[in-house]
Amino acid sequence: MAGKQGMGLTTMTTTCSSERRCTDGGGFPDTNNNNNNNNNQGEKDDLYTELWYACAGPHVYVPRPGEKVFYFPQGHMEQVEAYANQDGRTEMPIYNLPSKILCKVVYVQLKAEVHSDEVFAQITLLPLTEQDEQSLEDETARQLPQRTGLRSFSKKLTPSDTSTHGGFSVPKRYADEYLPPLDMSQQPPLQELVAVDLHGLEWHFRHIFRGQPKRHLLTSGWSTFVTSKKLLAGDACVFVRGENGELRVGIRRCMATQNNTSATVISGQSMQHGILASACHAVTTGTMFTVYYRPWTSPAEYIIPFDKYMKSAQNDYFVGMRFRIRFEGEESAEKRSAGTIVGIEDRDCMRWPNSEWRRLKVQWDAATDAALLPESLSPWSIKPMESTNTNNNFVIPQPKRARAHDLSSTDFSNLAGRGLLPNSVEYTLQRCKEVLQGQEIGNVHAHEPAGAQNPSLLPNLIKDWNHTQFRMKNQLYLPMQNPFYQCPHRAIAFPVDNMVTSSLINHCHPTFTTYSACDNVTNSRSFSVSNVNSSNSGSQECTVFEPKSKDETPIAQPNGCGRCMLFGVNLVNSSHPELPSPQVATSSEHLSPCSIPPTSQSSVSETIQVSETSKSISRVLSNKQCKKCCSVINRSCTKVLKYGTVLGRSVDLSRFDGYDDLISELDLMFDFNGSLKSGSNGWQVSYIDNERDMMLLGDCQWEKFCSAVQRMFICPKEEIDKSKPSSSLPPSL
Amino acid sequence: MAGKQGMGLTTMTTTCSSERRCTDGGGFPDTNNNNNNNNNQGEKDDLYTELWYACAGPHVYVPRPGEKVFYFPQGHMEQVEAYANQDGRTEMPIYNLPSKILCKVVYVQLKAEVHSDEVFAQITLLPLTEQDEQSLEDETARQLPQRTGLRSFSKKLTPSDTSTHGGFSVPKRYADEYLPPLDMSQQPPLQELVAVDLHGLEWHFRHIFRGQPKRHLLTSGWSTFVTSKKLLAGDACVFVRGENGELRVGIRRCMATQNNTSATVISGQSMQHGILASACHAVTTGTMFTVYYRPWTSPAEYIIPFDKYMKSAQNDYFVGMRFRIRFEGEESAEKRSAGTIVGIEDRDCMRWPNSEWRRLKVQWDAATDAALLPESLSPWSIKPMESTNTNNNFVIPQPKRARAHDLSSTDFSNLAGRGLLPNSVEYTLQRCKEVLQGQEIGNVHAHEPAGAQNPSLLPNLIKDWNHTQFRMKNQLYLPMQNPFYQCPHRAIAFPVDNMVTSSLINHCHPTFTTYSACDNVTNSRSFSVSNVNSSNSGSQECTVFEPKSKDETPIAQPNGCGRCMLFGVNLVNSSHPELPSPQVATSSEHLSPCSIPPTSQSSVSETIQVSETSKSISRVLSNKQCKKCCSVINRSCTKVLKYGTVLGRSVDLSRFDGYDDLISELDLMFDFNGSLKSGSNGWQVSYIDNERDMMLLGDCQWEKFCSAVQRMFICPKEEIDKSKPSSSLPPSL
DNA sequence: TTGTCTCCCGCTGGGAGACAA
DNA sequence: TTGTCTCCCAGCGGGAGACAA
Repeated sequence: MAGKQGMGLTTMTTTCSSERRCTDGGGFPDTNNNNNNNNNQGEKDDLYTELWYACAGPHVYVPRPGEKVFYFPQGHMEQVEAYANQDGRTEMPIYNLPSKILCKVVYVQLKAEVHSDEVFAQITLLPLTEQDEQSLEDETARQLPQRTGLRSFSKKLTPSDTSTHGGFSVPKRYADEYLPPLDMSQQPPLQELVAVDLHGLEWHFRHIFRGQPKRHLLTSGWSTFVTSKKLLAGDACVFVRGENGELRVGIRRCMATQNNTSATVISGQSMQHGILASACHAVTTGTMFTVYYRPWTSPAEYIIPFDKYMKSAQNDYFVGMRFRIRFEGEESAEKRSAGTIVGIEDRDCMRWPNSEWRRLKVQWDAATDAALLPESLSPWSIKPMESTNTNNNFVIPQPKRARAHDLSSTDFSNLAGRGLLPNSVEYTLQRCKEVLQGQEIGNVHAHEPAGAQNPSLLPNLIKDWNHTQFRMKNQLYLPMQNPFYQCPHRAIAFPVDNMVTSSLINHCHPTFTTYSACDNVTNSRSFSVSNVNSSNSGSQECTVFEPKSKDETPIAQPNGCGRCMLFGVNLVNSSHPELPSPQVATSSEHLSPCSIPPTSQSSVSETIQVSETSKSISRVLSNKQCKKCCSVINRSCTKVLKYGTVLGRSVDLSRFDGYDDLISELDLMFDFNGSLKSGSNGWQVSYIDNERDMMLLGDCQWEKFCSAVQRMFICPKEEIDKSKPSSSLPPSL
Repeated sequence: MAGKQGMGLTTMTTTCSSERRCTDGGGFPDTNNNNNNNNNQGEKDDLYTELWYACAGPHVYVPRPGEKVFYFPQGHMEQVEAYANQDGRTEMPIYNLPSKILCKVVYVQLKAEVHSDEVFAQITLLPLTEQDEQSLEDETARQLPQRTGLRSFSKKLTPSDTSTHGGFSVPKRYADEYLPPLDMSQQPPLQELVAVDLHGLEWHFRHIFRGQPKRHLLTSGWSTFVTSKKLLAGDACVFVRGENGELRVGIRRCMATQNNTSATVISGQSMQHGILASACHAVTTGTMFTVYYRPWTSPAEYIIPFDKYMKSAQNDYFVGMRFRIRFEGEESAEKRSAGTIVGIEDRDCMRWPNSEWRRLKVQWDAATDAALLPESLSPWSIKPMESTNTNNNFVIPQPKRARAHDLSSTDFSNLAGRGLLPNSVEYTLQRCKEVLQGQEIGNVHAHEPAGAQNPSLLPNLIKDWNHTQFRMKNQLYLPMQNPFYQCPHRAIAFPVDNMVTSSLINHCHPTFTTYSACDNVTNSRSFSVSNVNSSNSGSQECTVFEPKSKDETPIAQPNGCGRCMLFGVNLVNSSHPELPSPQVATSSEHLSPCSIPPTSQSSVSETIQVSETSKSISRVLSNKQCKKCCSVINRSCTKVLKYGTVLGRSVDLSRFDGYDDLISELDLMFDFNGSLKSGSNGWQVSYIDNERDMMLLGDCQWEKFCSAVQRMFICPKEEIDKSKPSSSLPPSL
């Protein structure tokens, strides 16, 4: 039943797929198929998964547990809107949630609606924190289980199949191949088939081979099935057969079931609140949240694999660009529709500034049935046409860049289909490594990235962001940012709490080092945040926001639409958004655990300057965010609590020069008479940082501490040791 | 339809109700009954409303637009839980939402589920601000429209009625009275009936009078109806006939439809988030929010008319108290179940401290089917039994108090049924006035309220709140607060934002003037908060919380479960919770638009002063509330409690220039004679901030302090040090 | 090979009065 | 007065081969 399928265009035909994508159904044990009707509890085995995907339709991708994905709350909202009660629309608050949230997929359950059989996936996501990063890489890169021996066929039901007179005509080749063989000695040959659906319900069919000429028919039991499932001509029936002959049956509807099937429980507005608040809560507390995912519901693929996103981000998307899109129903036929990008703009610049979600306005070719197709698409849901792909960089083609880009982008875009099949993941991984090698040669040895080699390409509008904004809107070619920039810039731009910011940023840093080393001063500003971690100077405490020098101009970033952002790229900070090599490095890095060593000494100082910029931005932001919702913390006034004392104090960290200064003051404040300062009394100062970890004061750099500290505690050493470790991940509030 | 009905016990019988409660269906125009199937759009006329209520069942009360109600988010959550997807339960955040929110009903739409016909009400609520107060009173008190000529009957379907053989047997008296008359000249007499359901669908029935002996039957069309509505024996069918002969048909199910009918759209946790965030958003921004209300769903009457709540609050609820409850299905039979209160405790002391929602643990009498009855109830959903009602005051019966209490409480409790029928409202109004008169005589002339006459009754445990807490938990008689106290006291106890607080408070003060003028000093201690307006001293900064005497014992109030609260009464602050006269005054004031003239000259000025004060409060609030979204709003009226003094004060921080200014004022307020200002006496001012931490005053910036402070304490340094440290680790963010 | 049609006929269930509670 | 039962029989629809695309 696959709600609205694909992009609205449904051309389901009789199909057969012996090989299917492999996705963990959520870790349910392989239980017996008892005839229970308990809404998807239990019995989720391989066959179940097979059937689920068969019902979901081709090209449906559901992320696997352990996978790293981007969650787009905006898309989630759009999907839910279709189901939500259209009660009086009121203004939604702005939740200060980023338009995309990097998450780890914790749990996936493939389910089906009890009353409509519509399949959906219950996905539990955990917003990513830095700690999870490493382990996550492993999980993502793990080999996918191979699945063999599963067979399925689906047939689009004819009017005769669904009429009250007679049964279901089984195409001969499917009967021969996928149904248990009949005893042909019988006259006529017949048998009873028992097939189990997604709810575990058993359906009995009489399978008979009769008529003149002979044909395979399902007779008794079939009409019951049709009636119960409310099947109409045009719907598809799916049979899956396991190794042991076990049979499963499912359906896939031609038309979406009317969605107002759902009981009216909470208002549409409350649903929207619920989605945003859930995500917000999860992000700020580092806890999991659950979504119900129907990726085939028109343009609602709001959970995008990290890799797929990154690959899509390697392409430039510009007005006038030609693209193709694959539709539901294409299997071998490979039907495609093509169109042109006619605009690039925020769908909701108030709530989701710079969101890439359906940012591309498109015009479909005359041949396509434009009425059924969405008018706007997300970058990752289209495939740039080959013809434009080699030429999609900037106005002036640059041979060297073009070459590099071909390596990094073109090849990958071919892989970035809707279904991220295991094979393609493997292939991608391999390709990434290859390309990475090439890049290292091409760039590291040149000691200069592409942007630096072509200073003329740097948009001179960088200096005035207001101006930039205006100019960019009128430009013909709007380059898509590459992942190298996009992630950190976006992170900075988010007026969200620090945890999110840092976690988002952290995903990008490991490999930036290599390339930032080549940046000159002009570039160092552009790459401000991305280059954060290129401070490889040996000071290892350095983290995302760590500043080291103070001579860089801080950039105040206005909030909302006024920001000079494009595709998540801060146009102010980023000079030249296309830089071929780091793109590859970035995505490959996330697929492979190997890290790239820094190459040049000179780059260090530049990087540091940039870090300072980003730090100041983040500080400004954190000041602002405390006035807003959901995670209010005021940084300039930091609380200090003393063990055994109910009364807390507050300090303004900006007034202190460093740790010593602070501790002296605390000593005074809490009447330690110098014993805290000297450490003679066994008391120590610890603090909770923005990731909820309790840390000992004094380890990392002062500035970093200032930006991360949430509150401080003065406590005897032994008391701290006694207490339970401050919950690793996730600290459930 | 009518999900779980009543308290789970369903004894629907053949009933007839010619007079029905009158409720505005939401202002829909009376349109024609075109046969449209558009989910409750249009055609909501009187007949529709009539039918809706008939389907909802007896005793279902849905508030009217303009009405003042308390919304209990906790109850809303419980109701939704029944519908929510039971996906992985995770910790819900604490939203800092009060357990009850005073709202104005803006809009009511009576609807029915498309697929199940379950009726529900879509109610749009507007959290109340002070400005709305006055106009609201008028709306509430407006006369309800009389409705005549509407007729309905319902019949519980027999197995024969729902069997495939034969039709529906119409009881003779109903056929004679409610169906169009048959032409008896025909052989047999028959006609076609057309009845429209809540969705606007037409149902055709052949009405025939035949058989031996003759009877009225619905034949053709009936089985279609039964099949379509999935009716079972035991369900009820409802027919409503309008003046013009127009016929409506509806159903009311015996058993609740399985609730998992609803499509899986968002997770249960997101729903909970949605509810809380919606309410929170509405409260903080002063905007409306919408709920779907099913008051018959077991104990989910989470929208309680203000008057009903207030009446219920007039009763004392104590362990051991006997009560009755009315059930769904009782009409003339007046079946009741009785039980005993066996405990009084918070259902969720973390999230909803001091919430009255289902606070009463009950034990049902042996005769009742306890398995179907809830184990805990809200105070307003029970009726104290008469026998205990006259004796429900305190441990030691006091003749005079008892008499007064009978006047104020007993009579009203009789009126506080589940359905707040117009008639009873009128009656209540009248009674209020009568009682009020009596009270004025009884108290004003005595110049001493009951409490003053029995100083021994003042709990001596006031002095130590820790001790108090312990004592109260073990007390047999736990008096329920009366509305006179309840409102402001509750407000004090809530760690909620001020808007709610002030709106709650404001309901109480207008008439207090009259009586507070008569209080002597002893009483002013007991009535500290209630007596706000009796501050005749002339110092006009006084607000709602203005104290009068300063010789009282202190109270430090810890937050959360540890607070010394009972039924929303701060047991520390309120000494003696029963005071007959003001109760009456309070509720009567809210029922009648006429105000009670002040009895003394001094009270007039007091009243004026107060309203000015409250005006300024609300103005400040509306300015500030936009700064935050989810929770805490700056306090413009911040409480100050002094150790050793039961009587709190309040200050408007916006009037002060800074810490010095504030401390000077506090010094004055609490008669420190400069010693607080100078710090010479070892007392210091601390405060609870919006993170529930107790902090020393003066550390952080004044503005920051103003925006974070929840309440202040003046306390000797050593006392503070003695107390338990506040939040340990991990800190709740 | 398979979609549709028509024919056959069993059984469901609508509709009637009988009968009894 | 009305709930249940049984009887009657119309017609729905399951199941078959015929026929044609």
